[in-house]
Amino acid sequence: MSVKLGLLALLDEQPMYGYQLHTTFKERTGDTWPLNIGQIYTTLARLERDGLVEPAGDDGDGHAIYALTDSGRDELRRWFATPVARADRPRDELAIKLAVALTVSGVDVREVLQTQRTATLRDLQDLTRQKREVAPDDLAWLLALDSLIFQAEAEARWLDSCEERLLGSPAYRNGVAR
Amino acid sequence: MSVKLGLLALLDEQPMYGYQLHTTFKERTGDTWPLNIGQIYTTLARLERDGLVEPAGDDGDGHAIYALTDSGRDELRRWFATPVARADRPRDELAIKLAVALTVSGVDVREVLQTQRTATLRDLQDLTRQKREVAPDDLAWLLALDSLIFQAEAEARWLDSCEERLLGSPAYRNGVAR
DNA sequence: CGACACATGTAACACGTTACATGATTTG
DNA sequence: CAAATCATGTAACGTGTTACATGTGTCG
Repeated sequence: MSVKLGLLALLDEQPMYGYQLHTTFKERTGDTWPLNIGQIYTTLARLERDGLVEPAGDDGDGHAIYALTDSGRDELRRWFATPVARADRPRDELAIKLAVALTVSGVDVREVLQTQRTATLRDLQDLTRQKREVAPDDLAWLLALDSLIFQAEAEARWLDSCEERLLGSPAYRNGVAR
Repeated sequence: MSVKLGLLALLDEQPMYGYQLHTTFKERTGDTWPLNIGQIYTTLARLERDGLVEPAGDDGDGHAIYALTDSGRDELRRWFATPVARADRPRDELAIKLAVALTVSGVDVREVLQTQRTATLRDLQDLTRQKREVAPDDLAWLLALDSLIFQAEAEARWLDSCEERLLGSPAYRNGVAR
């Protein structure tokens, strides 16, 4: 839903055409989650199908401008008024991976943990460096980076706590579960 | 990919039939991310299509047992050997929401922040309570809960940092962006 | 002229998700 | 017997994603 509603929000600010939406979305989210230009057009088509946006003529340059419908504005208002619930979020691949890694044979859980931690800490360094390099007035990007940083930190902490918890498990001490 | 690979991992432990996979997956992930039973069968069909699992006769009770193929074991090994990358993860709906909320008219960013924080803190309490109630030997569930808790804490921290950052923005002080 | 940015779109697929159909078996 | 649990599946849809086709305009 992120892409759909994100585009909706940008169109609320100002009616735009596809290419422009792509540029704007990239600016606003700091290019953290790259968005294929093709997806703009597929998403716009679906939004129009659902009556949330409508073609609003062209801007004199032949661009296919889209604008929100009333229904689209409603949807957007509802989005902003409703918190993102934990249940709404996609399954956490890492959590599932570790949960099952504990119980399958032939998997070295220590190895999995360590590989992940290395990657996570590298990400954390990278993100911190990026944050130093961002223009300090680029609010949107700063917030996006902060979000990723806090998440990576939480992940590192969680990996540590997993390690600790597992120290009590004999299979783990042997390097291989079961 | 979480469901696909999760089921693959469970089948590596032991060939099983669909219903059994459902039960086991629920146990292992602590029912945190409920999995519709139907999805087991659609996923199994796709795994078979891709040559990662194969029917392995029945267990004498007429159950449709599935087992990993060599290719499936490869896939699984690769999964465990490769860290989950930040780029692999789905877009963060909350981050996108706040990033765009800053720039659209008629949205009270304070309100959005506050609504989210309330929800996040409630989640945090809930998760903490759940954690107290879990059997202390239920490792998988404990880990899953911890993961959610760390994430919720990170989210709360991030929301605070957003608030702070925005204190510098005049539009924010007026309650409405733009 | 050739490369590159601008601009629009489509066909096809992956994965997740669920509502529904269907029937066997168990148990209060 | 009725309700619940066990068990298997399918049709259909939503969102995300990308490779590809296609064309215009601009600039070195």
